Amino acid sequence: MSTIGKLSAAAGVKIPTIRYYEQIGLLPEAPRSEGGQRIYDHKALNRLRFIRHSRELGFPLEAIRDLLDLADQPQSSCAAADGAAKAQLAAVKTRILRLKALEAELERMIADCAHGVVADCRVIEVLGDHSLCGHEHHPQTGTL
Amino acid sequence: MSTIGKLSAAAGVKIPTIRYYEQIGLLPEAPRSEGGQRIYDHKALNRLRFIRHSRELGFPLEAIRDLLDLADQPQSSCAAADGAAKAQLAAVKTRILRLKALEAELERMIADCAHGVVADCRVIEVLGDHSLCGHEHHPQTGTL
DNA sequence: GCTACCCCCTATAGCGGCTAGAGCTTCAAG
DNA sequence: CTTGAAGCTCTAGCCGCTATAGGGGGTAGC
Repeated sequence: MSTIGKLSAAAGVKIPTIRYYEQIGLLPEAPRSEGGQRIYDHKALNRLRFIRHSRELGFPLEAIRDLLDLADQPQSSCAAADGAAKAQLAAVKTRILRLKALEAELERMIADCAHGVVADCRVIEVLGDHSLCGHEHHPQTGTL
Repeated sequence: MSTIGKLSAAAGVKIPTIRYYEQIGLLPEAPRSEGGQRIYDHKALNRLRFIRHSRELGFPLEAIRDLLDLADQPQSSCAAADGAAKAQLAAVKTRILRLKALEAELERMIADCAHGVVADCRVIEVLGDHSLCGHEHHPQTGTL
């Protein structure tokens, strides 16, 4: 029984984002008032909160789509939801490890900075020569 | 004295990415052979390696542009490079903290999973109700 | 010389996940 | 009945690439 603005405030999701979710089919098409404005009920709010919380946990929208499908079928096994959560956990752990390596290297670079001119700058030097950094990097892949 | 393919292999950066970097002005326009193919020298390789390493450390392209400008002026102070590295380090630390919170919550969700049907699934339940998760989230902002 | 083949070229469109803006209509309060 | 906030659609843009289509260049063997 509420407009998109109220829904936005209640769920903590911006208005254009809500319309975007509808556009890509993550939210069902909302019923409209006579004048064409979207009308939402409590179910829509729950669904949007589910999406928001999942996004905050780093799930990609496609994974959320699958989770929503699962949630819509309460009789099915929760193994798939469990699996999605485990996959997400593994992804998060990987990103933490990668970021910690970056953190260590950045700290080393900064600690070695002589605070002189660029010609002697350890930061610039290390960035230009991978062999100085002392460990392997892997190409960027993920988000978050 | 090498083609884009060799440069790509030597620097570990894909060919379309190299052309993209040239397009956005991160690499200078490469001289061309008679037939119009790009020709690269050792300086180009160094510059590309610098970019790659910086990207691996999570610097956005705009920050890399600034770092390259600095590296091109070896007489200037390295304070700016130091500052960029510190900003990047702070960003990395923030992301690590956020990801650790996510990790903890995902682990709790998964541990609580009853392995039954979706109707009783803790994973789905927690995703749908933020109040069950026991801490604050913040909206997604960063990459990596 | 000629062919076969791989490499290179440009240009355009698409990815995820939104966000911003223009220019209009609808709704609720006073 | 008027005003102004809040809604609507549509299009384009963000980052950092990646993919595809449809062509031309360069070289090694015959």
